[in-house]
Amino acid sequence: MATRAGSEGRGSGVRWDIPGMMSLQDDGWGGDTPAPVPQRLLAAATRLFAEQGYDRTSVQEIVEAAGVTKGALYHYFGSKDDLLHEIYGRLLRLQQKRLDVLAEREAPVEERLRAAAADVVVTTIENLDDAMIFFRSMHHLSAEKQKQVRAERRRYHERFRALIEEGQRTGVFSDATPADLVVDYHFGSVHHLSSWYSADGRLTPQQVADHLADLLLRALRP
Amino acid sequence: MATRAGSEGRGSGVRWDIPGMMSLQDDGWGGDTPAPVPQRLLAAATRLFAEQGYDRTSVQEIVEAAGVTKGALYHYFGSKDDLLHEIYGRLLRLQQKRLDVLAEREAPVEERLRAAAADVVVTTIENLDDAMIFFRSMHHLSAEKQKQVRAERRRYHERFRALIEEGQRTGVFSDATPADLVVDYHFGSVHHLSSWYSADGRLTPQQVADHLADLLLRALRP
DNA sequence: AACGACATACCGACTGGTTAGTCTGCCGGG
DNA sequence: CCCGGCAGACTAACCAGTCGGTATGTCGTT
Repeated sequence: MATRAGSEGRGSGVRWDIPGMMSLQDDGWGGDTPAPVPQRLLAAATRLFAEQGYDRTSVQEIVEAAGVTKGALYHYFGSKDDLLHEIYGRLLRLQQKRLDVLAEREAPVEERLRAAAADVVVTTIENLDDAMIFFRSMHHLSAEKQKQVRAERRRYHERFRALIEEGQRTGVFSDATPADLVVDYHFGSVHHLSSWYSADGRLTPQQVADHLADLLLRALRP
Repeated sequence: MATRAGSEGRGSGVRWDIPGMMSLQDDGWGGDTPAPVPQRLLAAATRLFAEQGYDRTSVQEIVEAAGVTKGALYHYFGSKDDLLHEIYGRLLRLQQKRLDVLAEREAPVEERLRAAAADVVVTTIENLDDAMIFFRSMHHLSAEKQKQVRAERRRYHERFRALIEEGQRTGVFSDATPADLVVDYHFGSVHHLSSWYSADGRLTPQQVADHLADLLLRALRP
């Protein structure tokens, strides 16, 4: 008798493919052709989840905002849960890819860390809705999907931590603080961005990013 | 019709008084006398909100966990909303009071800031459930109560920021980064604690607090 | 070129279940 | 005897997901 649902078992439930990775902001459909239905649904869900939260947003609201009906939503997504999961996935894939590129550059470790620390701030601010949903609504995911997201997130943190440890080994950074704690310190402030950053503020995303990266690097001075 | 409710209008809706400010952890009822109903309700709500989130916790679950019925809950609280608001209030009042004491001590500003930065970490970890609810569920509050909470939070941040600005004026701290950004940086990591700190970890709350305070102070070195 | 067979994309009424909050009334102590 | 403190049935919503149905498109065959 109703073990608190949990969508179906098999597969991710998403029945469509992304042609190529795009920027989240525009879905690659800046022209006059209306965006395809799956993207419209994701965009509507993202906005509504960020505004009202996951639980307080009904599927009906989402499909109305996207200009379709429930039939369309459940044609492309297995459940409301899947929408959330896909929103996470987009942001995670984007940030992971960017970090991979930055971490492998030919440059002193302090430059690579500074670039990575600033980049995650900029991409977070540029996708503030996704970030807000991420840290506010992750616990609404089914246990299984939560595990998956956490695993991806861990990979990301580990990559970041490796940079710090490299600097600590080579003596460029102080090793007074364990590297994983430094990572959590930085990402804490990143996740928190959606609570205080507002576009109207006097600082551009890049300026905020530079400041936060600077704080991190200064904290790590030997 | 139905402007999305919003509890009643008048008053805070809470119909009971706290005898004296206690520690949140035990409600001052460690003995064998059962705790009074309002406290039992708050304790049950705190645990359940932290475990399952606000929206996914029914008032039926709360009253069952507290060993009473809905009649009791709505006798003491105006709405489910009020429970959340009261949980915030407890933590905010506690931290504000501690900060006030620390900030007014006779000591160099770097010592006062270090003590304040570490203290908020310790009290956050010691009330991790409340903290998690705070940063995860604040947006579930009615607009009016949200404004009130934000105002109290702002007061707290301003007091903290004043310490940083004092140090920057007197040249003890670097002023490379605007003080309010430094505050958000630090409190970002504090709010984030509930996402990663687990009691089983190898670091005690005090050790974590010392590390995080150290990172802040190191970042502020001139 | 016309046709049938099958698939994709979507519609929208409906179901079974859940929920916050109300209300009437009981009960025991002052 | 009266009132605070509480019980618990009840109401009026609301909502995720289902399902049968329709329109449009494609492809192989004749």
